[in-house]
Amino acid sequence: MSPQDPSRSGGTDRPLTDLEACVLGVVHGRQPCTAYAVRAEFAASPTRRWSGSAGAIYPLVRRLHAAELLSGEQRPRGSRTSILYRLTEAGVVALRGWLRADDLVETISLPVDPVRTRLHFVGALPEDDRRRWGDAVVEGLRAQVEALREEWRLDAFPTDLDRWIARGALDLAEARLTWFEEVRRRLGDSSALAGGRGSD
Amino acid sequence: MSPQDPSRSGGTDRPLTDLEACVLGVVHGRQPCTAYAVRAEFAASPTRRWSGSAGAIYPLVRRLHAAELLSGEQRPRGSRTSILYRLTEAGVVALRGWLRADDLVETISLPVDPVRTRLHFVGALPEDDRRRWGDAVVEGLRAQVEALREEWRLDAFPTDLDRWIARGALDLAEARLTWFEEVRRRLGDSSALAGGRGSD
DNA sequence: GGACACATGTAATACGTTACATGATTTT
DNA sequence: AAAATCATGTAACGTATTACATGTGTCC
Repeated sequence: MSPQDPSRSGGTDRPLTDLEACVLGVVHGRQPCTAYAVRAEFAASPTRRWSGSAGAIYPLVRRLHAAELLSGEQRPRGSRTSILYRLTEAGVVALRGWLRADDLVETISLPVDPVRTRLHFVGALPEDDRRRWGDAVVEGLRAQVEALREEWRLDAFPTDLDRWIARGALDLAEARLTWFEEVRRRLGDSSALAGGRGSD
Repeated sequence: MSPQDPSRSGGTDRPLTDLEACVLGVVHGRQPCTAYAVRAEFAASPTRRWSGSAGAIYPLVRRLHAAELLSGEQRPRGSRTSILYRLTEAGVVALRGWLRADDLVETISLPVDPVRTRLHFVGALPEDDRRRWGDAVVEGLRAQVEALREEWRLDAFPTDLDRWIARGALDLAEARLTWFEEVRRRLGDSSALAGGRGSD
């Protein structure tokens, strides 16, 4: 049964994709809300996983609506109509199913770190480029940590949950910075980089 | 000019995608090597970013070959032929260009953490499910850290670079575990979760 | 010589991105 | 009323995934 099959009605189907689940989650958090609001929230997200592009969100929301995981309330808006979405019971069930997946492998999986990925291949750079790259990355990571610390200091979080999430981001960023500062110190030694294998 | 346009010959084109760059990087590290070897390395990677599926790698390698970023040496193998690839000069240039990208935004960007993503929406779970989920995640993260620590302890890394990369993965995993243990302690309080907004 | 892993692909499918198009509302 | 911004979409495109098909070498 294809994902956009409108005959799907229950929560007994294939599990949600991450994007579907996140859309359901966002709607759940701000219902009633429009597809545009979901889009805006994705666009505002600091991570670059999804762009929240129109071509992804509008069709996806329509699909979730057709699958009756979302209910829509028409709201006239000139010649066009806006739709205010809410989660249906099936939508809540589906979202919960995604959250407490029996298989946690994907949830637990080690986050992909673009710095670590690139580090695998840094042996392909000449020594001075390597050092320059390391300096630039350290600088970028420091700025990132600084920004997250400032956000933390201001403590303008609507809920405790938001604060915990921000804390997690900050802790991760700090750990990465500390680690990479150590690595950078050694980026000059060619001896260690001969192989250049691995792909993350 | 489309990515598989065989007329592309230099390194002056659009920047490489991450997958393209990683393929070049792997070939660079083990050249000469076959598409299958690249595939195997992706499949062996602990992260789940790419599956290294045949349908992705074989066409991609052919594209890189057509673009003359890879050179191929035919090797008869029964009725089929195997191709041993190497990086061309243009391939090295392209790989280096990807590594020391002028725009580090993507490199620096905060790693996507599936745990953090799910935490955004955990308010949609009833309280006891929430606690159960938290316990399961902590258990999973502990096992992950344990495995990485063991790998670290054995210290069976071909190069220093491999060791640093493993250290980075371990540090990240430990930071995530420490953070989430703290979070889990509070997953019982409903007060904090009322909003349930955010999308990572 | 059958089973099994190694190795090389192709076809169908799904979906996220970019780029474009257009309507509605607010600002100046 | 022109410009900018908010809002709702569509079309073309590329490409990663799954599932399948098939050849090749090795091990018992």
